[in-house]
Amino acid sequence: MDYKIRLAEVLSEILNNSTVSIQFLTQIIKKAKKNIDADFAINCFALKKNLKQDGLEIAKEIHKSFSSNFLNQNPFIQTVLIDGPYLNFKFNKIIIANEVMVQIFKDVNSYASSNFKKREKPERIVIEYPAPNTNKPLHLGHIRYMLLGQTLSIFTQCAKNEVFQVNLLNDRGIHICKSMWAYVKYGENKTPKSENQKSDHFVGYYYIKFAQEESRLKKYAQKNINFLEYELKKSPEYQNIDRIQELRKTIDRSKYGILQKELKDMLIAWEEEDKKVRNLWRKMNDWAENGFNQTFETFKIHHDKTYIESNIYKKGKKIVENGIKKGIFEKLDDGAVIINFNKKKLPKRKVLIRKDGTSLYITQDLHLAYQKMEDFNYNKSIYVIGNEQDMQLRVLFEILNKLGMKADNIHYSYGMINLISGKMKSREGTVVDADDIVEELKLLAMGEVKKRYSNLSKNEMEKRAMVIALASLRFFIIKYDYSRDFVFDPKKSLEFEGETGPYILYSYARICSIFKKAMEKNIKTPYDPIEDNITEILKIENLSLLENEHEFNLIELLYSYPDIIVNSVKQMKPHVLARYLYELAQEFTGFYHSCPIIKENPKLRNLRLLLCESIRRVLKHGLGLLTIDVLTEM
RNA sequence: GGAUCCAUCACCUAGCCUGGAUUGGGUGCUGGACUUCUAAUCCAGAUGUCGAGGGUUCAAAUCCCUCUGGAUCCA
Repeated sequence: MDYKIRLAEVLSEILNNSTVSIQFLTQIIKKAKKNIDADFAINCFALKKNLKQDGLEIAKEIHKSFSSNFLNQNPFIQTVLIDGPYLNFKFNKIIIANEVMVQIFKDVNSYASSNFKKREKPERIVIEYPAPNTNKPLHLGHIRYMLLGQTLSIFTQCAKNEVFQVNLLNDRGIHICKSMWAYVKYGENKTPKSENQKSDHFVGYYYIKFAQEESRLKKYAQKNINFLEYELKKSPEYQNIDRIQELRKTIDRSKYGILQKELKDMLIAWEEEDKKVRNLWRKMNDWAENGFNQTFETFKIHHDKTYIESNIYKKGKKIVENGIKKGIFEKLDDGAVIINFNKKKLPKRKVLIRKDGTSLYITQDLHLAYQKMEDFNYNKSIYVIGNEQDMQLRVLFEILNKLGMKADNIHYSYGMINLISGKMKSREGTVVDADDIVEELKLLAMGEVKKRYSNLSKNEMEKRAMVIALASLRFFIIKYDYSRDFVFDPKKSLEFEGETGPYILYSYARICSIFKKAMEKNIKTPYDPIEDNITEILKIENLSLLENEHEFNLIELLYSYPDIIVNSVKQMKPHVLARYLYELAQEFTGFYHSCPIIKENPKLRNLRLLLCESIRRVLKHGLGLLTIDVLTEM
């Protein structure tokens, strides 16, 4: 089925040279450029070193070997053309069309994963995402985070590995106290219900409230803060200690200082398990979590397990003690525990336990890694985390490595989403809220649906609008390389035209529409479900009716699907699949415009219907991997 | 002070790992196509010394070095 390999075999036979392996040939056989009328090509200069001959000469010789006799023996090769050092191979689309479509009709699923090499034991892979803080609702950054994590999970399954999706709720710490503080001050016992607000948004409201209050009070203390910073920046011998203390006291006495003190006290009360504080904390965290779960539901995200920071944040100490015993970590005289590195790309040292005995994030992360191991016995762990944390994870992985953990750790380091105004900051209100953007897109989609189908029930309209909105958002996020930062411009990003999810859905709906029209005209849809019909249609003499450029391109695209899947999945690059699906939809639309189907004679009509159905199945399958739903009408 | 990542048409982006033929899409712009399977569409046109300089190579957007500019992290 893999014609590239078969071509490599043929070439190897021709060359009959031990220094040129089939594997090497497969590597240098490249897809021909779009503007060249061929499927695959090799540049014979690539063989120069092995054959110790000029590239142009090699090309001529190989070309000569493709006598008509030889081509007859290998009917899948239609033509071999020479162009300087290039040999351009054109495959017989009819043979390919037959094989490809038969397989797609048999089972798209197994067709899609047909190019994976078989492994004996599936891997066990843990994927962690999106680890939100419980003091504010999810935003666009989390959406990227969620969609990448989710898609990776599906990809993992597609490659026949076992996946375990886990989440981590960051539910403690000073930042969590912020929304609590504001609720105590302004909450007046209001609840999400009483305010008719989504519960995580309700919590987020108080987080912003705090930030506003803080920045307002900070203004009054700013002068003194500036002085203090100036004084601290001086080198030690010039610092005026009395002045520093005086400034600190002044700041502490200001309203800003009092606020900071109250916040700290709250955290201490939390640590000491003060009932009042803990109750409030539990209440607000539940609100946040419930809200998250609703958003997860919208995006169809399910976790196998959710770890809670407040349950584990103290637990890393055992690991640290073990590390000290093994001599991997070092306990300093002041009580702090550190690890020293002497590797490039790593800091010189990292503190694991502060001198006051409190642990840091890294301590907790170490524990979590072992906890996951206990829970899932994984051999690979993927951390879907933004690229701003590259260093932290490098450190974490190095420590795990030194501790002797036998598993692959992968930082799936995705890029940040920024706004035109700069970074998204919840506390300044410059965020694109996850729920809001879905709502906004839905509204836009609703308008479009109404324009076309004004007599639909409201329920149906909303259903369609939601599918379109989510397709648009998902495709928009996934079509970019995950590692790149990008700027989100709401005006430009929320389009349904061009390189978008709705474009693909539209092509899909058009295929469905063709079938619908065919049924209305009592034309039997040939593929359903009698397979005998298919083989009849796919007979060579019928297939030779294919002659349009679009048809050939489509067959080629369908043929390359398993390859795309392997590339996309193995490299963990969902955008490769996303762009392929767009290309397929685009090619289909070109075909749609230039080739009529229903009014064609039955033989060609059936063939084209079959082609359409193949495209439809692949589109649906591919979109499914990206968790994008389809519509039969839009 | 130390480290990592990035730079491609007016704008966004793919290609870079694994070097190969005039870089591929999209938006926007100009013009054209709805009595024919849905115009959320299609067709045509203009726009690129792939940040700058050097090196490796028969061949560099792609690999290496330097510089400039931007993002991030650590101290």
